[in-house]
Amino acid sequence: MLYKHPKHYLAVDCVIFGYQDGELKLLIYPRSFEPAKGSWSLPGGFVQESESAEKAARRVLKKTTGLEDIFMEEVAVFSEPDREELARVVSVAYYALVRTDDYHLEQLKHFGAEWCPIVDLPELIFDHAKMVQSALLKLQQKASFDLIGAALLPELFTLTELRCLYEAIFQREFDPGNFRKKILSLGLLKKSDKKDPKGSKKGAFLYAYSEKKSEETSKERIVKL
Amino acid sequence: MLYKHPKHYLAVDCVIFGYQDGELKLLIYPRSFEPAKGSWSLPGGFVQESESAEKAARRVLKKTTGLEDIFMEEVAVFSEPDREELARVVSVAYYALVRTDDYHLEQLKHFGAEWCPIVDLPELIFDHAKMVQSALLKLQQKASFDLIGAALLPELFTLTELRCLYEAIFQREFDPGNFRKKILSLGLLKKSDKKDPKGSKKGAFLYAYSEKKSEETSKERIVKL
DNA sequence: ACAAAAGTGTTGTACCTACACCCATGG
DNA sequence: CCATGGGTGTAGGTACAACACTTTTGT
Repeated sequence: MLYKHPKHYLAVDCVIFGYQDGELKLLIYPRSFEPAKGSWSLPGGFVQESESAEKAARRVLKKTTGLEDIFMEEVAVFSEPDREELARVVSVAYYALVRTDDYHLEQLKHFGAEWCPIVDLPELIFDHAKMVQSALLKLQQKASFDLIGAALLPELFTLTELRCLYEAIFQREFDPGNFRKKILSLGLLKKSDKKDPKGSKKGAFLYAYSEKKSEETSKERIVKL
Repeated sequence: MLYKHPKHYLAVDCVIFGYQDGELKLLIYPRSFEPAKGSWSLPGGFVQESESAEKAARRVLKKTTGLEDIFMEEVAVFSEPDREELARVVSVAYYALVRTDDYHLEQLKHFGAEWCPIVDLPELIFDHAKMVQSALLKLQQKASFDLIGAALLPELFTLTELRCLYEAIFQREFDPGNFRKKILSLGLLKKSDKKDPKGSKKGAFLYAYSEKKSEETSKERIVKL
C-alpha cells in the first residue's frame, strides 16, 4: 500500500461493430462467469498489472475475434460504484470496427458469440447498453469526418455498398448521386478495373482506399464555426 | 479478493480552462506530495470507494476552485503502466471550464496555484502535458458545435470578447463582421440594454445567453456528410 | 422491351468569406 | 476631426439537396 487510497478492479469492455447484410451489427456473447453468467454482454476482460487499458482491450479483441491491428478507440469510463453487482469494477469502454466477412467466424461460434443487428439488441448486462449507445455516437462522429468504411468493408467495394453502410451507421438515407459525388470528391478512393455484377444488371465498379496515410485526420470539415 | 485479478489505484486529473486578458489559461499548481512534489501538475486526486470518477473530479474541482456545477467532460483514460514513478496509477482526465473573474482567487493562491497561459506552459509532471493536449482538442470540438463561451465568460459580455475567446481556443483569427453574424444567427444570445465602454470609444452592447436548455446539443452542424 | 441500379448533369438555395462601408465617440 | 472599434451590407464562391436524365444489361 503505497498510497492511503483504495484500489479498484479495472476492466475493459469492447463494442465491436461489424457490417453484414446491409446492417450494422454488434458482437455480443453470453457471459462466461458470475455474476450474470449466461446473460448477453459485451466482450470484456480485466486490466492486468503490466498492460495499459488499450492493450487489455486489444487482448480481448484478439481473443474473441482473432484479429489484431484493427481500428479501435476509447469511448468512455464507466465508474458508477454500483454498476456491477458482486464487486466494484471500473470499466473503460472501447469500440472497434471489424470486417465480418473474415474467416474467423467459427472461432466466434465456439464461444457462443453472435453478430446481432444494432437495431435489435437483446438486453445486455449492467450498463453495457449505455456503452453501446455512447459507442454508436462516437462512431457517427468519427464517420462524419473520416471515411471510415475501410475498416468495415472488404478490400474492394462498390459505392453503393459504402452508401448503405453509412445509411446503417446514421440510420438515415443518403441520395445515391450526391453521396457518390461527395465521396469521390474527397479523392480517397481509387477505382479498380473490376466490376461487381451482384446488385444490379449493369454492374458497379469496385473501389479501394488509396490510403495515403498522411491525411489521417483529414482537412474535410474543419472548424468552420 | 473477489476476482483473481489485480486492483489498481484510480485517479482523476483536471484540465481546468479559464479565460483572462484575452488568453486561454490553465489552472496548474505545485504538487503537494511525493513523487515529484513541488513540480507543476494538474489538480488531481484519487477515486474513493463510493464515488464515480466524475464525482471524484468534481470533488477535486470544488476543493481547488471552490466551484460546483460547472461544465466538465471526460477527456480520456491514461493507463500506461509506467506513467507514474512510484506506483502504478491509472488516471481519468477531465476538462472543465470556469469563469476566472470569480471571487475565489485567494483560495487559489493559498495552494500556490496559478493561471498559466495555455501557450506558455511550464513542464508538467508525468503525462500531464499529453492530457492538456487532448483536452484542448476536445474543447475545440465542443466549441465548434456548441456556443461554449457561457462557461468561460462573465454573465454579460460583448461579441468581441466572445470572438477573442474563440480566437484563443482555436488559435486563429475570425472576421469580426462574419463572426458576429454567425453567432447572432444561432439565436442563442439576447442583447442587454447595457453597453461596455471599455474596448472602444463607441461602446459595445453586452449580451447574455438566453439558454433555452432545450437545444443542448443543438441542430447546428449536424451530420452533413 | 423494360425494370433497375449505375452513373452524370442541372438548378436553386444556403451559407461562408472577404471586404467595403457607415456609426459613435474619446482623445 | 480623426483614429478606433462597433456594427451593417454586399458580391463572389462553394457546397449541398433535390431531382431529371442517360447508360447498361439480365430477365
